[in-house]
Amino acid sequence: MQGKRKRLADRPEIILDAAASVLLKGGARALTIDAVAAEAGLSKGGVLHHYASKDALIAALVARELAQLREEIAACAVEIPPGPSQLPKAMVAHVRGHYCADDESSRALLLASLDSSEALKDYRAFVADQLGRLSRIEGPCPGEGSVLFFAILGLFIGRALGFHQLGEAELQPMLAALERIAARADG
Amino acid sequence: MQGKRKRLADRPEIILDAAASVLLKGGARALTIDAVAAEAGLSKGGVLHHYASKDALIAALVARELAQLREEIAACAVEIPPGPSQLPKAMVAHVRGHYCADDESSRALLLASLDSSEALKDYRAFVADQLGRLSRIEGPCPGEGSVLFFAILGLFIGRALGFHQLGEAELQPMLAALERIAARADG
DNA sequence: CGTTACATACCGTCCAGTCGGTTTTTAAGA
DNA sequence: TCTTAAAAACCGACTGGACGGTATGTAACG
Repeated sequence: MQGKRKRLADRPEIILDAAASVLLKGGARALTIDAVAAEAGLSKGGVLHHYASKDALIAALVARELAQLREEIAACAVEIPPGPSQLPKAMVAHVRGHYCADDESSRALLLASLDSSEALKDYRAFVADQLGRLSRIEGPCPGEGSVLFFAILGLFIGRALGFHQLGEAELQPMLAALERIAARADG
Repeated sequence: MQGKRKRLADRPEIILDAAASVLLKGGARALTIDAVAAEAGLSKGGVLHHYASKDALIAALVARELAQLREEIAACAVEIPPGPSQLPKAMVAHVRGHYCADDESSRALLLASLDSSEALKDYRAFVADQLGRLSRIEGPCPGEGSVLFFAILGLFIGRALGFHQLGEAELQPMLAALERIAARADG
């Protein structure tokens, strides 16, 4: 007895999905409350009933996508033995598993954060944290942790901004190279 | 006899400088024609007299910054012996020489292109070209050309978006690692 | 009957682009 | 050198649309 038909899914989630969809279709400029409302199948007032402002909507979207990203990376990490190379290997594994598949999430995450200084803070904190962990690695090849991090950052951000779009064939050699780098972290 | 005193500099260049300045101070959202006009010391009508639309202004700014970037990289390349490693080495040298100094240009370039689909095309073409050259390198370590490219892309774009800000001390080991990668291109 | 979940109409602001007019520069003629 | 007319550069008020947010109404549910 999950209700009549309004309980099919909670609106807040539907609205976030709609916002992500609008972002993916039209970029950051297209993200208006009206557009989100239309995509979600309700009115502007309806959207603003759940999210008090556009900024709040963006912040919620960024928070959701960021949480998902953290979970994905953590899930990759548990399959790798602990050690200095665990995090870099997990990040490469995450790219391998999600770059071609989850096009949407990562793009929406970045595009959303571009329009809200508040949401950007969360994203920035996440990026700084990851960079800090990787750059601290002091294996036989110092600096390669940072190289790995920025290569992945460039891969995702560049695509999100429409600079490039790698296919499997072009991605494969690069991932292999990143894996060699990650393996070196153990010394 | 280089003219009276209005020929000190042509307005179009002054306007582009003003636009870049506005972008660096307030981000993409602050880039309005009025703001550019105020920064350049003239009125909105004056700006629109030289650039027919905001999009044209952005396109001109991106074109200028992109041309400068190409020149800088080319200048780095002439000091390096020809061969497979010439371009990767030149790009790393460019980062070494300009990352800390030319903060402004690269940031303005990116921020500007985000607000104009037309200007984004030029930027995209440049990125695709560079990536194509580097990924084609088939040394003993395939894929490392792409790694180098994306690491530099992430370094610049990430900073332009405010995700990080590396100092000399953090940059140095990474550059050394990139140089090792570049050297490997010769086989 | 109160609360939640919307819809509709509306307001204020911001901003790109227009337009008619004014000033400055340039160039040519006397 | 002075005059003058055309051209280029520039100003500032205005317009129209887009968009964030508010206010008010209303239908369903418990």
